[in-house]
Amino acid sequence: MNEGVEWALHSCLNLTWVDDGQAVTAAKLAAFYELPAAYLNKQLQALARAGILTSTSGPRGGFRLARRPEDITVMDVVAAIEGPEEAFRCEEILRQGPGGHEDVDYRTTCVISQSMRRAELAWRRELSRQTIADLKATVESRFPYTPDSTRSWFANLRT
Amino acid sequence: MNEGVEWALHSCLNLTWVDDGQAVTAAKLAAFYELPAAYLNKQLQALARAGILTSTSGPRGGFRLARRPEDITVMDVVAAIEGPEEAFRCEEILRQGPGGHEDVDYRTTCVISQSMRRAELAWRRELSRQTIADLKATVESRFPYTPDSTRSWFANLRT
DNA sequence: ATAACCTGGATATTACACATCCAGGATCGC
DNA sequence: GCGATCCTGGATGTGTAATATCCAGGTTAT
Repeated sequence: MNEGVEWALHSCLNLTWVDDGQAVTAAKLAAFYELPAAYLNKQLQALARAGILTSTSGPRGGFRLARRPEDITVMDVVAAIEGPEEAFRCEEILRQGPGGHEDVDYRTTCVISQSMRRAELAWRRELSRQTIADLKATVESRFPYTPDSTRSWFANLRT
Repeated sequence: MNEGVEWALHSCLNLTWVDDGQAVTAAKLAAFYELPAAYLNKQLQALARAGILTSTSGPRGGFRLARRPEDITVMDVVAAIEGPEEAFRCEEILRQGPGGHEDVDYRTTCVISQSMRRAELAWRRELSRQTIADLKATVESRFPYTPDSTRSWFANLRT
């Protein structure tokens, strides 16, 4: 699994704590965790293309959440970074076996493929259950100071 | 996810259909799907180390299931091939952030890490539910001829 | 004794994740 | 208008892990 998933989720969470309507540049989001700015920017672009963030060009530009945290699931973020492919990709080796047919789609026919897909669906379902708002609420209940300290960190940052 | 998982599961299933007590060589198991024999052999060794297969040296040697198909879960096979690592490995970027502590284990503390782990547990639980015997039964009910044709394919194979 | 077969380490080869860079375009403030 | 800021997207480099092969050594059946 892509490391960018971790970066993206943390960045989304941080964006919930900055002043509303305030855009944050990729450079600042990267500085928060000392991440490579150019590469994090790529991930943020992916989030923007997926409709999770909106981006603004020019001075005072940057990224902000495109929707309310309640309407962004963890699965949305993971899918935006990881792409549409499944973790288990069936290579349809049954086609090479005896009795294999050229024109059969073994990704749907093969019992093993189905079994792996079922597990992956359980994974997706679990990730879809949690929203950014849920994560935010959990963090805030455990670490009440986080919203203030995060907001002020971004406010006081000198690049 | 490792392609070897697919090979290993299909090979385990095939082993349920050969005559009991009959060992099958890595070369034969590979020939069934036209897989690279030397590489499949590596995966079979991993299954043997995990106690899923037993291996026998010498003429008439090869691999066979170490336990009854009912006692081998799909998760067992996946874990043997993939290793113990989780798909999402938390890099603990919180440590690099403001207020990060050297001595905190963020893999257990971080809310995002917990969320990803919860999803992965759902995935594992689903894979643990299915056994090789379940897969075998499903295949046999949908394709009744598979046991016979598989057994005879291995019996008639000339290397 | 010999041939069949697994074992485990060494060694390519290849694909992809990770990372950087740059030219181009949008936007703001002056 | 102009320059500074910042996103966009493509090209490119780098490093590591998955893929794949090979071989020397050990075990066992005939």
